[in-house]
Amino acid sequence: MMNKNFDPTTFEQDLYKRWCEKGYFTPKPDPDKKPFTIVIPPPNITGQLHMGHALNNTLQDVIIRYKRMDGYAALWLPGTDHASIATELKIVEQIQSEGQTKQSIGREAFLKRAYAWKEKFGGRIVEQLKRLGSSCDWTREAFTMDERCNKAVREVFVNLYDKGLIYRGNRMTHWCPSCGTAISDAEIEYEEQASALWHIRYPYTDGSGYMIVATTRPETLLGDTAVAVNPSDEKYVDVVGKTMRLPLTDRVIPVIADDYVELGFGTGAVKITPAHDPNDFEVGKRHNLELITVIDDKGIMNENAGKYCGMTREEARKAVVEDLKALDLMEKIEPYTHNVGVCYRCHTDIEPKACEQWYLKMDDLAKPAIEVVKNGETNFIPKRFEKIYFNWMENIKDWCISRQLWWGHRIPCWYCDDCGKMTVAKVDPTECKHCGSKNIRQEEDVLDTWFSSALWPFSTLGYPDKTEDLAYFYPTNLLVTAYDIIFFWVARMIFSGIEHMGKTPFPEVLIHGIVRDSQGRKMSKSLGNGVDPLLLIDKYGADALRYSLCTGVAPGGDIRYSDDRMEAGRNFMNKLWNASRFVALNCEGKEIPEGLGELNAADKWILTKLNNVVAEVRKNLDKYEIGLALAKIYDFVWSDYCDWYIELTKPFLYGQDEDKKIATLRVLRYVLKQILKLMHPFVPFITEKIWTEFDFSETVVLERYPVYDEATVFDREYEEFEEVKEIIIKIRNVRAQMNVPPAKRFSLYLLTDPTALSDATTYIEKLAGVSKVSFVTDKAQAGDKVARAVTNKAELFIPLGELVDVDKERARLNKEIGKVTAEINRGKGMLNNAGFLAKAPEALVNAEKEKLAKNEDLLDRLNAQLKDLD
RNA sequence: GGAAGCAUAGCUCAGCUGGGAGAGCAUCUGCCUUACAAGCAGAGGGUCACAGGUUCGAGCCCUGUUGUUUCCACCA
Repeated sequence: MMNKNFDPTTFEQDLYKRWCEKGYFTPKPDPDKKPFTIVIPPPNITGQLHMGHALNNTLQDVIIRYKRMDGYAALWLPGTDHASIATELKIVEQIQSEGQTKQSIGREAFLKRAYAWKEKFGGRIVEQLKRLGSSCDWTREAFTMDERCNKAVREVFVNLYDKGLIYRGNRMTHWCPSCGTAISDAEIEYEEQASALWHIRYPYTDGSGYMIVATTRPETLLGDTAVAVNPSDEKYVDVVGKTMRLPLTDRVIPVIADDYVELGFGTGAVKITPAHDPNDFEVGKRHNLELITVIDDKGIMNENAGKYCGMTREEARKAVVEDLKALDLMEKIEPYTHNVGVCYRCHTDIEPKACEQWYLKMDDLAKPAIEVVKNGETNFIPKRFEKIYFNWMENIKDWCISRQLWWGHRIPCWYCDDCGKMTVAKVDPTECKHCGSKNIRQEEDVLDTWFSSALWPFSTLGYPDKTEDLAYFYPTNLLVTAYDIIFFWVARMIFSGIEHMGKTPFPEVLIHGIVRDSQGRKMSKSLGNGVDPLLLIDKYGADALRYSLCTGVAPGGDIRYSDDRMEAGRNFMNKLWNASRFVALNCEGKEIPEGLGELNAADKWILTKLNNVVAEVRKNLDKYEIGLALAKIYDFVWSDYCDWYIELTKPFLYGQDEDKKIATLRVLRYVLKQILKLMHPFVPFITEKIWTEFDFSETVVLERYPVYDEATVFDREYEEFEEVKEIIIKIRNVRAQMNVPPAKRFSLYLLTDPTALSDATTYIEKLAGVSKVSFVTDKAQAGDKVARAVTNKAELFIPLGELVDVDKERARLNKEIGKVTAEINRGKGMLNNAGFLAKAPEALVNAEKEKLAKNEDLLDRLNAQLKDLD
């Protein structure tokens, strides 16, 4: 027997364990079934489940559970990402707390610790995904640095290298002084910072005064090797070619002319620091300027910075400014706000740096990746994200894939100390392939984390081996992700899939938004406004959390967290729990045959409604309109099944007729069963719990998702019953308005055709508190002192004696008359419009005509009743 | 500088291919009715940002305006 109180904490975890033990989530390649595959966006091993994960995984789970129930070999392939930078930082921190450094313990010991860390903490997020109910196939769980993925990375790297798509190059890269590594274009974020524009005087060597140069980075002055002006700038036409003394140093630098300098901005003169600015680097190349590095890899001024050596960038800036002021070389300081590039991991200011890095050539990879989206082989949902994708792909630059870190895939390249050439190989070489020397050493750098994630849709399925899984499950069917990693991940998976598998990795990409706090702000650690989904699961249950994340969510849209949503979810679960308990209590001790028996009016009504909901929910789910689907289910379960149908069954359940009782229970139970199946993808725990309480079958997880069933659609009875509902609502309305005490029962006279309302009297008596329903053929039979109401097919008279308030009656009737009149006017307006009659679809015109006739009839009767009051 | 989204009830948001404005929460009234007070019944509340246009018909399509959020680029 079901517990009286709904308490999700008592059963969720046990159910999940059982699902896994039974292998429900582990599909086999099956030629008789169609595959449906989703690969999880692998969370970082350093990660803890946050609301973003919860949303992302809930959506995936809804879809994969639906597909599984719909007969697909549904595979949701889970795994984790080694998260190169994030993990390395954690390990470094740990080592430092023990008074050691990365270098002091060495690479091997470091990696040992990193693996140990992964073993210890990497499973945390996996356990958290399980708490959420994610129906992943854990037997196939992958890790971006497991044997399979390593092999794939190696294969791909070497293939790309052999094709000439991977190369080593010396150029400007983005350097994060805090992380101590190069990062890619995608890993930079821009932050608006309030700073200043310093106007500095650079004296000419010939003593003819000075030139004013504006900069946002005075500390890089120490690395200046020229000052540039626009060649057509009349202001400076005479000074090009002159030299100047670089302040604070002994160096002499030239004034050069270059188109890069924009006319009219600042002073028209730009200091050129080729070693510390990407644009200056290009200018320097054009003019053969020397590269003078003054800031080292840690962001500290080096020996080239003279007396500033040893200072941080920030300290040097202050000192340089003070010294310039002291020398009277500071013309002015303007407040200036501008965007500064920062590291997306640690938010440290990026230091542009010229150095050797590995790059992936993007031109040839981007083209087909653009093509598959253009021609519809891969579709973004919603479509507008394709524009963002194109914009990025069309302007893409070569991808810097090397990182100066230890935790990651070490680049499979060996340098020969004898001939100086490189050997790149799938199997670790023992000698240089060019000269045969044994004097080789492996590249120190590792690959960008995203290099391995880019291979995720096929590396996890066995690539490069030709496995059964790879043949059956690739390409995958759907990718579900937030819009913030379209560039990092989705784009790179697409070109990788095409390049290495010859096929786009997925035909559909479902993009969702991010979870914001109740005020609409992004949840972040620094704001401290994050909500811990695990605490919510403890408090409200995983199903309530899932409900709150699915409800009202449109593709691509953000959602805002609020406790109200959680409560709404919890309340809905409670409602389902109690409705099920109602059915269970009434079924107790009775033999109830499977399927349906004889059906009465209410039964036919709820079954018809159920079918309509089933059809619509399927339609929505097929389009991944999860929020819409859930809203329809919610409405059906709460309003139709609980508020109406359960109430309608009570007269029979509490009556004396055993046959009717059993027939009713069969419908109650049948519809409940369909509801559990319908809801299961959204709220798997509670539905499975109830399912097994009823012992419907071993599990609801593998049940067939409900289908529209013509045999249980009864359109005529449905319409009839809607009329009965209307009568009941009208009576309740009268009751409330006349302040009739709830316990007070009264008789009702109905002027209508009784044959059109089967079983109506029973329902009306029970649901509207009516003692006796009498059908009359003339309103005079109802007597005086009656409250009255009108429906489409009936007129209602309720003898309430002294309770009848004629003024209120009149007001209510007038209000209805107002509404109906407005409707009539609207209908007439349309039907008197020649354009409408000529151009609107015929069905619509006829429907409007019917409505008008109905409303005019209604109006007549309302007016007649109003007249009776006088 | 370029692009996109959003603007609907007091609040948070739905509204699918144009055809009678919806939900949840909040508010008001009455109810512990033997599944559920995490509930039941009833009620109030909207010029669908503004201005034009297309159409027989616009919350929905087009143009512009305002406000707002986000993405991309980044010139010292």
